[in-house]
Amino acid sequence: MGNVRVRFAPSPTGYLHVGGARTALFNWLFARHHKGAFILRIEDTDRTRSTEEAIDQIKESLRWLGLDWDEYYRQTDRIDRHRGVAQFLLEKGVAYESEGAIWFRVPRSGSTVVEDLILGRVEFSNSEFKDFVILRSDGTPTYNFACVVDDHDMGMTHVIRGDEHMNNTPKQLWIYGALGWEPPAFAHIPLILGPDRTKLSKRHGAVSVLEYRRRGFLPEALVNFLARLGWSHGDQEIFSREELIRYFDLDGVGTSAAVFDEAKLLWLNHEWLKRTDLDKLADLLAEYIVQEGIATREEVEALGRSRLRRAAGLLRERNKTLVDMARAARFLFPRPLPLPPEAGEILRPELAAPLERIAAALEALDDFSPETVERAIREVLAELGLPLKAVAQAVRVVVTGRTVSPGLFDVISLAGKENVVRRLRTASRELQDRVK
RNA sequence: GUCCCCGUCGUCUAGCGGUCUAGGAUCCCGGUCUUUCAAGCCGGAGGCGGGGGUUCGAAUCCCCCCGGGGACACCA
Repeated sequence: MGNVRVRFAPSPTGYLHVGGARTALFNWLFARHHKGAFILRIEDTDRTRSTEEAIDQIKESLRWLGLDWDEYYRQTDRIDRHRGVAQFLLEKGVAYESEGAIWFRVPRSGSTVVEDLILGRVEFSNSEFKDFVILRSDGTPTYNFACVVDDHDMGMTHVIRGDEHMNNTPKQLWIYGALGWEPPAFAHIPLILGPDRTKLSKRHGAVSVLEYRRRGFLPEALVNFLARLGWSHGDQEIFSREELIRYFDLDGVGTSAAVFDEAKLLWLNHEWLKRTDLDKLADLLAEYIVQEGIATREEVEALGRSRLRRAAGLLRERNKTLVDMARAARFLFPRPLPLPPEAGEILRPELAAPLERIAAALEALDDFSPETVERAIREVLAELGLPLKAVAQAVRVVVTGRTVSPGLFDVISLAGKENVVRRLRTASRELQDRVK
């Protein structure tokens, strides 16, 4: 298919939500797959509801998702053209003026057939439609009209959009017909539903693309997830951007609406965390540590590149989002750790001495690698005649402030000698005091 | 209400007349490993909405019903 040209045409009345993002993604993938052009067109003809902030947010969302556009337009910049075409329709007699607005005259009888690339042949009875406004009394064009003029002028070959636009298609077809223009091919993709099976919207909770970024999702994961909502390629679940471009086409798009299941998104995010380049992940982790208020940027920098990298590598094994990773990274910083409620049970008074012995042994180490740490601790334990199990959870909770963490020796090594020894001594002292 | 679309495990889906006692993924439940929790591995539960046809044969084709969703603006 040569010279494919498609567009994403959001109205800037709010943030970009995941449904819109999926439409943008399908268009983008289609364009990239066919080596065509992906156009971003802001449909801001409703001046009372459109905002600059929304436009910025939409662009930022698309950029974050990696959906780059080849051309950019603003519908309001083309208003003279819209008026001119409306005037032409008026003169031609297919449109008429009433109460200041220009209306399109709908055929009173017959039917209109849409040959949809996904849905197949869909027939509408013309009598179902009423005349509709193409130019408002304030002189601005309405959606169905501006859309047609722009899609034609911009040379769109395919219109890939949400199912909810299906019954706008006959109206647009009539306008193409009245103007003697060749309409593009239409492809209506199924909707994304919330858990209650109604069209996904803000009342379903987090639906803004940028909200997913804030919550610590990777764009790779969201793109992968969105692509699989309504599209498939055999049994494959995990797709890189390159694979999506290679495999995506309209024949893989399904016909039934899909429920947005966050549990699966979380799984995919975890998968992508595990696949992300460690240096890149370390940078991201640093950002989220600051975002979550775990530590300041200066404190993160003081940590050093290699520790941050190591932390990212360990933390991604058992956390599904960057936010969770950041929160689990608190123990890296030389701040007092709030202990979990279970700590009271884990830190038994008789552990005071072993904790002090371990602290002393660790303090004496020059090398603080996980291997050295392990050797030192096992040595102490052997002298004490205690199994590792007897102290593991206590040490873990004291060093990390959590009952769940990466491997004990890894975590000790990563926390650094100073932090570890101080925390063990403090805990040991408190346990002793409790006995008295 | 009218028009349009849709209907395979809870969810995302494979399936495009026989290879389906319906496959994968997620979620859930066991087991294994173990310093915790994950991950990994092993195992389990869970579905073709219903009824008629067509056919030697239907999850796959047709019809009806039921169910769900979407659209019915001088919003997009």
